[in-house]
Amino acid sequence: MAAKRRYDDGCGVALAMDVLGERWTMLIIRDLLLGPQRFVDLQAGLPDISPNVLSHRLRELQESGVLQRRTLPPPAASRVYELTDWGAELAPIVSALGLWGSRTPIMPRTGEMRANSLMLSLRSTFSPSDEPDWSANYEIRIGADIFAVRVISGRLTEMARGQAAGPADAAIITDHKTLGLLVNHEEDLETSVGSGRMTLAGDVGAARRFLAAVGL
DNA sequence: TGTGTTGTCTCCGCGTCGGG
DNA sequence: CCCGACGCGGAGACAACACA
Repeated sequence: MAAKRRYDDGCGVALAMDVLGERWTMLIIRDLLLGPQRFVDLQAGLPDISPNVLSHRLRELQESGVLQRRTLPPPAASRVYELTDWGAELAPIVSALGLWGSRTPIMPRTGEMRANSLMLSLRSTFSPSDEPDWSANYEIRIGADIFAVRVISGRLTEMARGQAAGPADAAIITDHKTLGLLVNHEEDLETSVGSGRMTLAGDVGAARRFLAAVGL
């Protein structure tokens, strides 16, 4: 592969684009914001990326210090990619970029949002509450994908792929399309639940409270 | 040792850009 | 406008590794 193009500009924006400006790079980072992923997991989340391009991007991001590769302990013993502390600082930037992109005036919204994207949409559109009594652990299931979310005193403090360490107070079980409609305010919660495409379990009030706090 | 998984390498086509 | 250089990305082959 040829040498990477650089802007040769001391401006922070140009330096950031030297690191992040290649095709697929931001989407790889987006998918890693919710936790470590294996090479095949990243491929599954980005089905149009070829293995060599993914391999190349991962290596570039490792060399840039954005992510690191780690080998899981046995019996898994597989290698996963995860953001470094510096790479994880991109979380609010990616969220802001997602919000900005969702308001694009010229490009039609095409393609189905995947689980990772939906969860990041929930995070970026979450409206913090001043309710000091609102603290809850949530389990969100989007098809086969499971995510753990924690709200403490009305603030969304954690969102990660996989089941939470402790028991969840409420569970939200749905599919990609339904959650996408809800996030985009193209369907209300009552319709989603009434149609059976969304199930709320455990503390239903807490689940409703969470869903009322998200969306564009 | 065979098989599946994970990741890399090589080759090639296509698009872009700059010089003549 | 033409042509060559260069960069990007995809397909397929291949290597390294883990595990049964």
